[in-house]
Amino acid sequence: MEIPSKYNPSETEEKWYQYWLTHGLFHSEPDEREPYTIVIPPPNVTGVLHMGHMLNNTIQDILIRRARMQGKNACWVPGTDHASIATEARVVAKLKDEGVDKSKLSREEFLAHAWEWKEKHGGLILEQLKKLGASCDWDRTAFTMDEGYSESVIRVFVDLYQKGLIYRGVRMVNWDPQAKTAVSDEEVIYKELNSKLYHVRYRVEGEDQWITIATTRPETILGDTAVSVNPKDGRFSHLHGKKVIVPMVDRVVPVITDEYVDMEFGTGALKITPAHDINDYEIGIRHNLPVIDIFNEDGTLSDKAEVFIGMDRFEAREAAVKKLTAEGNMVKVEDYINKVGFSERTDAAIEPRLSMQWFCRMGDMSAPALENVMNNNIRFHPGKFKNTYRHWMENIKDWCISRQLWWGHRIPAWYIGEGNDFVVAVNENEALQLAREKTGNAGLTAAGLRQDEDVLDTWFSSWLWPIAVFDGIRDPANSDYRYYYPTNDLVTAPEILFFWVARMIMAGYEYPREKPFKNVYLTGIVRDKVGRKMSKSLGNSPEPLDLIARYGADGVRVGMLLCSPAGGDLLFDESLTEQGRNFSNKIWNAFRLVRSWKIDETIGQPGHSASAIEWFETRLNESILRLDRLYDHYKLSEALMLLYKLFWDDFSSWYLEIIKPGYKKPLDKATYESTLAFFDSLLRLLHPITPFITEELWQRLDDRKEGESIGMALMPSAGKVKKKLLEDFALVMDVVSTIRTIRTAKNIPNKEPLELVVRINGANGMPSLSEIVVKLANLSAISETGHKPDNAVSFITGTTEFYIPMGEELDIGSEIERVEKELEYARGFLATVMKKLENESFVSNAPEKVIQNEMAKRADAESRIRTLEERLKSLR
RNA sequence: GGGCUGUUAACUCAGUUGGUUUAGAGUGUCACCUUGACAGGGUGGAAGUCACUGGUUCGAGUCCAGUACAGCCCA
Repeated sequence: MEIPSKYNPSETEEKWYQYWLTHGLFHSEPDEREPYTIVIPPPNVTGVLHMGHMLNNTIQDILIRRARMQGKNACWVPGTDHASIATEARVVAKLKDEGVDKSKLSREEFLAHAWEWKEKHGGLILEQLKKLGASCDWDRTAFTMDEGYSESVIRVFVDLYQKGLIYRGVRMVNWDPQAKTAVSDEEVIYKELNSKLYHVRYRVEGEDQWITIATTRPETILGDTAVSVNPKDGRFSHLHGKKVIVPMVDRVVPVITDEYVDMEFGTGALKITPAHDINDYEIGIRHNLPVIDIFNEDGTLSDKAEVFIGMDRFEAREAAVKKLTAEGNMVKVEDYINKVGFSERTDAAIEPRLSMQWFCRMGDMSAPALENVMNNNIRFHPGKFKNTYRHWMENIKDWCISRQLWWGHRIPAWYIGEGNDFVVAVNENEALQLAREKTGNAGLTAAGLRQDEDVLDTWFSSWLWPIAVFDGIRDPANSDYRYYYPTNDLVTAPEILFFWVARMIMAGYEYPREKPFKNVYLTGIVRDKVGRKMSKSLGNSPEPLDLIARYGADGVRVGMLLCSPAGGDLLFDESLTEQGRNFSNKIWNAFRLVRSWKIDETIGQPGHSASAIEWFETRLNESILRLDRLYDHYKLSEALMLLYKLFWDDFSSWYLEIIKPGYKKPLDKATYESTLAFFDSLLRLLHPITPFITEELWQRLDDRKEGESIGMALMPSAGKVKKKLLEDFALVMDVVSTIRTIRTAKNIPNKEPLELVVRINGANGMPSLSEIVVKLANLSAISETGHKPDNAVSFITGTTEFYIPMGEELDIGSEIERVEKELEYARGFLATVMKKLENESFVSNAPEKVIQNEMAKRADAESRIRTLEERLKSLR
């Protein structure tokens, strides 16, 4: 059967993925083998595959496939995250398009819509991962709002509450007025904005003097309850103890003194709005100031503001500026650059807002989580992230875990009657029991309880991911959990080191009292060629599925890996995927070549083939050892490069070229069989990185039984490495390359055979692999001589001198030039060696080994120089 | 403002506890080749003040300090 000269990935990928699924090759059940587990960082149900997922999941798939081929019981658990804010926003928007307002729906009705949306779109991203070749155990697909998972989340909440680690409190939170919910500190993105600094004067009560403050938010003047100055600031000492009148609302507020006030900033006088600024809030507490919250939850002004009621906060700012100006209280407006927080989810400007929220205490939980990372019980790759992690863990603040949303895990707290008294329980029945006990009212019914309206932060469920996917919260004794936990590797982005990784570690030490994973591999951010983060909104990201269609999943996987040092950002360019595709094509064509040979069992094995087999075997062994080390250190792009060169250079350019029979000539059987065995090993080594083409060729390499797969074959293990053989072969490569260079320089076609003369010089002689040189350099003969032949081009490899007789054609002038150039280099090199050896302190201080080495370098260089000098003399 | 990284060829990166040939790879680039696996190919070149300035050392891309620039995290 004719094999096409170009590899067509789309034809094979679909076929093999189906084959793998049909035969259940990715499914894992506990058994006696060593487990190897990865839990996927669950993508949002709202998500579609982007380049970050491609990278992240390629890496996970490489790790899991390799583990499977090492005979481990590999289990990669896939799943998705319910993503409260993002999903709710998506569903609200969809309903709005359909003319339905969320506020007109009951909680139950809204959730029905949300679930419908989730069922329809939520699995999309997992389907896309299959195109990439991801070998997840799909039977174990999890979702953070599955019934059992939800129950785990609720139980953890109740447990932490009972331990006193969850509490309710009024706090200044980051309020997202668009999503109408609090978001955590980590979900706020600070951006630099060109804004204005307004200088506004407040009249001192009962006097004809004024104090001027500076603010970027004049609308918040409506909520002012004091003006503060630094007690050391002499400019204002005459105002201490006086009262001033807040413009626009004519509220009388005190002038207070507080060290917090920066005398250098603005006018040195600070307006205090405890409800709308975290620092003001703290000053307010110190000075017992009233709190006036002038905003509604959607960012419009409330009746507390007295003016501009119902107006949006940004319109109110303009209105305030106008009014202040009209009333003559606007002293000055300057341009000012400040940083403003925006919601990561909705991009709305964050409004600091006081509200009643649920918090999780972090202090005690962070201690073991920090310790076990610092002592490498959990390893970060690359290790530099330990510093960042430590810095965060040492300055950790309590975690605001409530969100004013419906989509998510509803907080299991029930308020009794109309008051603020509450009980926390895993369900309504238990809550009722508790409430009866608490109130002493045995007649209390469920109707007398109201469950908290809010849901939990999404991370409060995903921090349980490695535990809850194995049902380890509800049933810690179950066999899956005991077998698969702790997991081995977590592959994720540094962006969510705190959101997610740190919290999973805390949950691990709080519940099973054991780390959730042994290694954390942090990938870089995928950026475009000019360094911008790739995003759909910027439009600088290629469509992943489109890339797969054009370059093949294997090509894309190679492309991703080529530019991904661990932890470093990667500058992705489509040319890398092209390189990946070319690599697939190279493998494909090497296979075509091997398959094209006719085998003749009657012919013997040529010496050069026998030598090549011996060499490649040892080269393969050496590569396997190096590969293991690279994988152990999570240097995946280097592992790829090693395999790339092993296949392309060593196997294709050297090995296959040596054993290749002449045109239309057959190959001997022994060489053929060794070659097939090498091919098989190479395919297995490559399989974790390029699963599809390796399966395709492995299946073609031999008759395989139905259900057999390269993915279940064992990785080749390293045999003995013959170092001397590798050295000898390196010399052969050098000789062959030099002869090729000479051919190019002298314009001698490859077809024209040359003669090679080796100068016998003591122990030096042609290495044992001369037959290979004859074949690759197309020599008519190799002969040995004790003297220099005439009319010959010469070169030195190692310390051996070689000649190629040129007959009449030798161009003496260019030959002299060439030798002189080499001589110059050799002398320069000798000089650097001598500089060391002539340095007395070097000789007396350096270790013996280093000195020996320098001496050997000197001897080599001197011998080369002598040879070159002689050569030059004979040419002249 | 605080903290953490990084700066090696045109580009993307390696460079193990300081010493293995006056620094390596892949890509790109240049020249030549190419009916015989693969032009998505082959062969061979060129290309670097290891950001800068000092210091430690017999010896520094590697260790230390400072400077510049870039990036990330936190406020």
